[in-house]
Amino acid sequence: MPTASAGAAAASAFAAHDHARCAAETLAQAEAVAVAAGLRLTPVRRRTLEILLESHRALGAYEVLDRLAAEGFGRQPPVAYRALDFLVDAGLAHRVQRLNAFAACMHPGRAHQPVFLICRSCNAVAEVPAAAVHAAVAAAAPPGFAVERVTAEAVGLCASCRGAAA
Amino acid sequence: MPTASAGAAAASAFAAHDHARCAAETLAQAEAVAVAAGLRLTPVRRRTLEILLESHRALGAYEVLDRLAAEGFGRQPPVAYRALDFLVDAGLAHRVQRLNAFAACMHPGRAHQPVFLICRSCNAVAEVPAAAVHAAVAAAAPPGFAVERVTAEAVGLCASCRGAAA
DNA sequence: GATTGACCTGTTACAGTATCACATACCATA
DNA sequence: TATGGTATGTGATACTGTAACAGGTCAATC
Repeated sequence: MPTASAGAAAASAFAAHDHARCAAETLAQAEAVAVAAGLRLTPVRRRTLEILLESHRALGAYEVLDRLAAEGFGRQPPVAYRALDFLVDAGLAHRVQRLNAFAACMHPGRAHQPVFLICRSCNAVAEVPAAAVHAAVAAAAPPGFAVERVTAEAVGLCASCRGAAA
Repeated sequence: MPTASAGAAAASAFAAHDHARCAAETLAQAEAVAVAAGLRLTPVRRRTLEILLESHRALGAYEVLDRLAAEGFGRQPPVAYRALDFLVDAGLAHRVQRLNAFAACMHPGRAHQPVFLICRSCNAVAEVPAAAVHAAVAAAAPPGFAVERVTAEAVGLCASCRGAAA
């Protein structure tokens, strides 16, 4: 039941969890995916992914670039953009359109175009499975339109921020 | 039956139609909405909406700004952004995240958070009703997450561009 | 008529996001 | 070692968006 497990993983972005382990496991999965696909997870790319994995937030390209530059990698915008684009193309990260920012993919390897849930208070971003959403979009499109990719992002308040506000 | 009529209107963005009339009617509706809401459709704002209504494409803020400047309005970015933000807030235009661009709302006055269909060939943008999509997103979110706004955008090929490619 | 206050328009300056173009370095393999 | 593909570094530049402030317009009120 992929939906249930993905849902659990998604929920964890908004729940207390052992994040060090969460990040390490996801990184290990990403490495396996890269090897299997014959892609090279070079130092810049790997470090970029690690930076994204440090939190469940989406980071701007220049936020990533600052981190990379501080660690001795290049300090020009293309350094960050190339690494981020690679990760996105490889399915190891996602771009969050609404924030013009990037987040690590929390279950790499599985083909998926997730829906993103963005908490407007703590800025955490979670992925949830989106098959039903895509089906709804396809159903809403006029007959001749061929839907190829769907971007769906929701802004709201996560459980803990709601609790804090109340 | 709002769904059916909205669907027909959406389909028209990808279909041959009397666009002058389409734009004029939408502008008239927008004016009525603005009056009803006590909002002022000033010259800059009105002209901005007209520019968006000239096509079913989404225009970048600077594209709009160039047009405004050429017609004697201010030539600084805030001029365009303020007009566009006003139109979006008033429900007379929408922002298309994926393109960092703006499109006129084709059925102003009705509360709606539409799904956008973007043709990657001709760049036309259509709105389609999205109630089912929002429901699917809400259903996919973990229990504690309160969804407030949903952005859904689909990229694909419209019927006529598919025909042209074949 | 003068004053007030809300709103609108305009400007400067700048912050953040993204790409182009080119040079160089690395690495696998023949 | 020669070669070709891939990755990285660098500078420049384009595109997108916002903050802060000055002045103008207009209606309501004094």
